[in-house]
Amino acid sequence: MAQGRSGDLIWLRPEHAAVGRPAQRSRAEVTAASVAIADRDGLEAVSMRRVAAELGTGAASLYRYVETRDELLDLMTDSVAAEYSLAAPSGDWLADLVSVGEQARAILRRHPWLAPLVITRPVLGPHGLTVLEHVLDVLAPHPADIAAKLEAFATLNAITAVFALNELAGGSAAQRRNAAYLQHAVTSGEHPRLARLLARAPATTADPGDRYADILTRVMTGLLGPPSRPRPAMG
Amino acid sequence: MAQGRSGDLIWLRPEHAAVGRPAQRSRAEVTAASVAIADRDGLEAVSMRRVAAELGTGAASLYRYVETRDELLDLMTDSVAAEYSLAAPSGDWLADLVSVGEQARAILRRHPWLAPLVITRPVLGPHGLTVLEHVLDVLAPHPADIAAKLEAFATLNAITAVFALNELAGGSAAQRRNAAYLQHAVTSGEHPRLARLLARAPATTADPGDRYADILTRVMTGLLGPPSRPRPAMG
DNA sequence: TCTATTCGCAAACTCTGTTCGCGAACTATG
DNA sequence: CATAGTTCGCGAACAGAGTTTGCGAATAGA
Repeated sequence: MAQGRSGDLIWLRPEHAAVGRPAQRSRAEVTAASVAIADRDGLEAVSMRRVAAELGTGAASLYRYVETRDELLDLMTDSVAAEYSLAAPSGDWLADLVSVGEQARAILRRHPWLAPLVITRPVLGPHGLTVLEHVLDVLAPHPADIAAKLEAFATLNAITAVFALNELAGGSAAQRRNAAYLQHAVTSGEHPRLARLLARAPATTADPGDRYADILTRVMTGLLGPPSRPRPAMG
Repeated sequence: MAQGRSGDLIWLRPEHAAVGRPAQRSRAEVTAASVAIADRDGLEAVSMRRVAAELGTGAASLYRYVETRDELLDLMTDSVAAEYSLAAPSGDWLADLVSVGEQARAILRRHPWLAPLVITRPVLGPHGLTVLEHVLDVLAPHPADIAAKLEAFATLNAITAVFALNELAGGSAAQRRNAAYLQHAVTSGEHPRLARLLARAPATTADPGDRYADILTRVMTGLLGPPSRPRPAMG
């Protein structure tokens, strides 16, 4: 009963006991196997039995490394946050923030299961902490108070995740259903106003890659003010 | 086998067959029961058996009204979109957009299960279509092209949902864990830089209610330009 | 009344996360 | 080297999930 937990935080909990039979696998190994399965077959394929099979063990064995499946998902989320490559602040905080955003977008594209996870269950692990530290470092010279900076970071993450979600859902069954219903509404003649509002459909859709940086730049500027002439926090 | 589907869209699929034994319940009734359960006990409590029990029927009966559980979730999502009260555009599109956002936030607070749903599986049903039409109506005088307006609407929804998610998760176990880990990182002395960046913690945290309108206003302004002097879509 | 069709739903199937219990394996001690 | 103490691996089992099947019951139209 006296399992070695430190306040129920897996990040502080010792991986293996110092005595007794040593474990055959590491927490990182279990995490990597889970990420591999999720990358290949999606998040719902990450079942305890499947992860165990990937490792060549029994399902119940995983509970020696993790208290619950949700905890395993937390490990997965934080592990891919190690894929950031964070350079020293350049002095242009807006450009540095956009760089963070674009790296986040790249990671989210690399791991299609990530976006729903980071939105619905935000996790702060060791690697996530490194990113947070970097962002605060980048914003250090900015006069806004800490709360505003944290809000800006949260907004950056939210916009990026939703943007990636829409990109990844491109052509999915759900998205095609929505488009089909919109098409029906416009075509059927029951929504003449909507049809008029959507009349001049753009012939050329802009490249999503460029749209993202533009949107993020505008939003961050709106939140923190133009980079050259920062505004005070209170009006 | 010849079930009356119209392109797999539940919004166009006839609720009941014209012949044969009539159904005892309506699709709206099933949806309302599901929403009631979710409001009371959360989304994971919305199981087919539980919804059936709430209606006093058997679990398998629900499949006469819905093809799958996900479809039931779509019905739930669209049904609460009926709670908007959309007035005619006032002429101030920014104010009208903020009004839509605050109503969305109110709905999200009223139904704590909604936020994860609308983010991870965006659904366009009849009521959602009404909201979309309203937003396009509000933005009709704005010179931006349609794609930019749709992006602005998507961003509005994303920010609002994430904001509501954070509000609703206030004091949750997961959030307390994150705070505890951050506390540990700052206290333990292993992250002196992070500790310094977080040094001057604000003594007074602003009211989230006011923060939301402020953030949304800034973001929408950043995306669509200041309301009095709109900017062209391309630079 | 008879036929065609749909509805309601108990039962079963597969899959899920999780717990229990015990033999096996290892460390530390005497 | 033996023995005690502890942990690990994991087969088996449990509760609950979504969904399918099959059939008796109910209704509309002829």
